[in-house]
Amino acid sequence: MAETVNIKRLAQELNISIATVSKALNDSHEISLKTKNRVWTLAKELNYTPNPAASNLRSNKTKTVAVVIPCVANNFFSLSIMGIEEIARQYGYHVLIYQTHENIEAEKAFTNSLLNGRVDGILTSVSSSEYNSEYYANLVKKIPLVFFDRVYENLDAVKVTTDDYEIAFQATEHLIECGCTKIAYLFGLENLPAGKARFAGYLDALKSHGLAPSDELVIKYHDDEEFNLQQIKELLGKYKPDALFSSIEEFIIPAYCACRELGLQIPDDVKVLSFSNLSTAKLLSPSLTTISQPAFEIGREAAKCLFKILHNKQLDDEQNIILKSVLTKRESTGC
Amino acid sequence: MAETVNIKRLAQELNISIATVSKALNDSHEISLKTKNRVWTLAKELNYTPNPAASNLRSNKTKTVAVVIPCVANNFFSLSIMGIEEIARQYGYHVLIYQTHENIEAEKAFTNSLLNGRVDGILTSVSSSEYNSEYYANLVKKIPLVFFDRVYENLDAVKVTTDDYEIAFQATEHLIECGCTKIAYLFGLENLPAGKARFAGYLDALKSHGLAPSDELVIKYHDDEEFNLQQIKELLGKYKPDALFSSIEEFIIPAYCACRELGLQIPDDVKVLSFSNLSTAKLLSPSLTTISQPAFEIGREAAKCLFKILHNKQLDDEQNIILKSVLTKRESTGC
DNA sequence: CTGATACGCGAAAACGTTTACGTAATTAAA
DNA sequence: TTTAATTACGTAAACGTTTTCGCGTATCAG
Repeated sequence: MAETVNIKRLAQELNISIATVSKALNDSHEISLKTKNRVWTLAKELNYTPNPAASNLRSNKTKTVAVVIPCVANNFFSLSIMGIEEIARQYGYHVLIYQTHENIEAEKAFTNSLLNGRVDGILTSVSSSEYNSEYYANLVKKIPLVFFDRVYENLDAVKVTTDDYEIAFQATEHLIECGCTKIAYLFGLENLPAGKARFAGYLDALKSHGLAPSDELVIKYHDDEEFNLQQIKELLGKYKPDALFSSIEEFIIPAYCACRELGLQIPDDVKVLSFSNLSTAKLLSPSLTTISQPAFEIGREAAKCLFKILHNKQLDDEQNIILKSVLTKRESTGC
Repeated sequence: MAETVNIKRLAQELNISIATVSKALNDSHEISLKTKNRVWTLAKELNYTPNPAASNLRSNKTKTVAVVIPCVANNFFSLSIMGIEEIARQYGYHVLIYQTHENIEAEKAFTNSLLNGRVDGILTSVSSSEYNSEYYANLVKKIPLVFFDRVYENLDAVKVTTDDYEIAFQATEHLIECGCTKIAYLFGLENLPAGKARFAGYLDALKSHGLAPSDELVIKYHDDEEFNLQQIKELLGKYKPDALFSSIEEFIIPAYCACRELGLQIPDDVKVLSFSNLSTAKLLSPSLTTISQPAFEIGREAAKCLFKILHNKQLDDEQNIILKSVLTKRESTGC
């Protein structure tokens, strides 16, 4: 118990060399089954587990990956992590978590600190505050990295995303079909491809139905609850849109609150629809029409890709994996 | 760039020994300021970062902690992780995540795999499937460990919890004051101190107001959505309680759905109240009266304790830190 | 019977740090 | 002036693995 049990100890007790023990533990073909069994049983008996630091140092493999994301306390990201963790478990990998809080400097600091062999690879969903592709262009040369959801384009790296443009288009059409002609857009992730694609889908849907987009009907997300609420109230009061298309989950609460405070009925006075992974969307008052991304699957898929890369397996075909979101129509768009 | 930059490289370029470089980097008093500055500037210039594996191996410190929890995709736990991560960042620690999915065997396997020097300490919220204190009694002797929320009692370890008994008592009284006399209890975490305390608070509140508890009004959580829904529907149909006290967030959706399917109006026909960290509680239909635990602070507090232990600092006084939950009265208890 | 081949294992180096100890030069105390 | 203490640095061992290389023995084909 007090004695630390390492490979040397096993070797002594079995009267064989530490090289043989090491090889036996790694199931090397150089070792006879008889010897392997002796080693395995003693290892189990003494509860031996290899020292990760020593192993990492020698082999340059850590069996660890890092997940760098804006925030854990977010339905999308916590589901993604869950997916990542599930796959990591299957592959016997460990998972480190880093939160950037949308701060690109923190993001760089974290990823830089991971380049010295702390992890074998990185899974990341980048922060929305800035779009600095130079940094990542260099980074992807130095370490296996997979982007998910919030990605940098045109880089030599795998990206797992969703059909943002198409689903936003489809959702906008849904609002139009419900009779809306003045659809406001609550703009999030404006610096990122995902945010731009969602907005483009919205705009194109408007155009294809002969509706003119208007800057007045677009407001942008700020990291300030009160500010967002006021923005939406002003939007609703001043320009009287008949629908709110929220491109990120963070707008849901202020949107609902704004309507309540102004005495606007959802969906009669204004219809509401949002990108969201909220499990209680159907319990809201009224229940909320959502575009939900397959967060769990995104995490799984991203992790699978990373492990394929780490094991030098051929990636099936493309570097761009695109999963489908689903539009769930509920009372808030009422039709 | 191709050349890996390590301590040896720095030593060569500066024409000093690697020992001197190492000491300089660690700001040892043995090294002159002049030499330190030479080392520091070159280190920065070459973007040197120490190899963690080598450092861990030699020093037996990993600057890493593990968080072992049932599930990431849960409002309480994701907030806790956020708190933990924040403190870990301040102390320069890394955070590993492990999900047990309420499986005690997985839990043991994970924690065992952490005993070989992979981490300096563990933060855990144990699984509810079983209460096996022998295992943890041994574990806490082997590695610094802090429990949060879901704890093992009577062990020599720090525990960060909330005032489960008191807040459950208070919440039950609230229902009674709203005129309820037949309060059903949706029982979760029954094997754990937290679950037992909540239930005890409920029972004692009933008794102190002259209400008789009834087994018929208590149902237990199962890991099966449909089953829970049916259970609640049966409870509502058969025994006509005038309130549902849900001791865990997972009962909210089935409780609301059951009421809707049976045509029962909340709060007129039945009042509902739940432990929950749901951010959208106020947007539900009707808005939900909640007991919310300070999840973020719990994470912060637990992490702080662990780091104090790791730095051999005296823990202020007690091993039991108890934070206050808050009862937020909303429409679902309507009074 | 000889040479080649495979098998099973051990010796030792290597991974990049940290640290106990030694040493020379300088400074302070006696 | 001698001795002790301090300063600034170097040597080398150690942490626990993995892996290359080599060696002896057994097996087998010719």
